[in-house]
Amino acid sequence: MIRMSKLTDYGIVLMTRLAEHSQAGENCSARDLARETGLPLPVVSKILKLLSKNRLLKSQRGANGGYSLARSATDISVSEVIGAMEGPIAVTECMDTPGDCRQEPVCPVRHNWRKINNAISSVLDAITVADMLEPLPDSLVTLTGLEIPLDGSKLTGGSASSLTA
Amino acid sequence: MIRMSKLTDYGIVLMTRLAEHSQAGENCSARDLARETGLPLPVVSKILKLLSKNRLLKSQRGANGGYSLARSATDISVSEVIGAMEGPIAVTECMDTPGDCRQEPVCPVRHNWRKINNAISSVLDAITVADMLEPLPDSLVTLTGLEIPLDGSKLTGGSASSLTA
DNA sequence: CGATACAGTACCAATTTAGTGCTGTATGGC
DNA sequence: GCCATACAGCACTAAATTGGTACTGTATCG
Repeated sequence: MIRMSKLTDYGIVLMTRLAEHSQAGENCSARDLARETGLPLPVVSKILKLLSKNRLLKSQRGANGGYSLARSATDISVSEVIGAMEGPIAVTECMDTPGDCRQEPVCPVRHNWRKINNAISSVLDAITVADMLEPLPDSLVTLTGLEIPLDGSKLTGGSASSLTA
Repeated sequence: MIRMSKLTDYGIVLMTRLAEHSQAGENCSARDLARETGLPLPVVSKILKLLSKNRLLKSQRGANGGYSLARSATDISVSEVIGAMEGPIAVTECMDTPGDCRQEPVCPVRHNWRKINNAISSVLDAITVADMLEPLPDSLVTLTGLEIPLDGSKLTGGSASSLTA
């Protein structure tokens, strides 16, 4: 399903909450965020520590301590948050662990996966935490250099019937 | 890492191999494909059964039987193959299992994930199995309706520094 | 009628993921 | 100084997923 992990999903949510609070100058504790989101405190804590270690959050210890964004929300991409939570975006295993797949040298599709991977990365790179706070445009991408299929025959699932997202 | 499963990856490879053979009119057995790809036969078998059950492959039993594409390779999208292997593309859990996340009604980012999800789907929808056999264009997508970040500061990982893939 | 090859299902082991617990250390207020 | 607060860093467990196997059944060709 090309899924990100639940924790990463939470991570994005927490980042957006922090973006709201940070612009008011407040820093808020793991406890606050846990209460706000309804997620268990240990989980929130774990995520915030991770984001902090990867320099996306600033942390302040002690009484009245807490977390706040390390940079402006308009300057932190969704891609970075995902990267901090689970490593660089890699749709196939050979993207971030090359050499593991025995047939890599003769694999007919690997180079194309790299391009697809980069296309997805570029979308996630361009969307910032701040963007997530308000509705994104309906149409995020236009395809280039591909023949767009003429008939709708293969558009089975819930996927886009036009190129609008 | 927004990863698809290994089996799905194999599935795409097998589909492209079958595309090559199908255009020559041959149908080939699981054993043949296992030998060609170096993957264990039971694995190849399992994948082909799945793709067959989902009507992407035609199967022929008996001596000289085997598999072939159910449709032209130019008419089967990568998105469909992924869908057959692991269900519809869903970057977050709430995309294909709504109602599971307790805070769905108030989730500030869910609608945006849907748009991102659709953007990714549309890319994978437009790329066919036939496309995977030859190099894709370097630039697969252009972003629309988003402000492209001006500084390269946040482009840390291996991700695209321009919009080319 | 027998060898070939797919269909279906059940199963197992290894990894990954989600979530918890505990110990340590910095900070601020009384 | 002392204590409560709150982050840092591990180590750990349990559940779910994944990758891979085995076995039985059925269709088809020669």
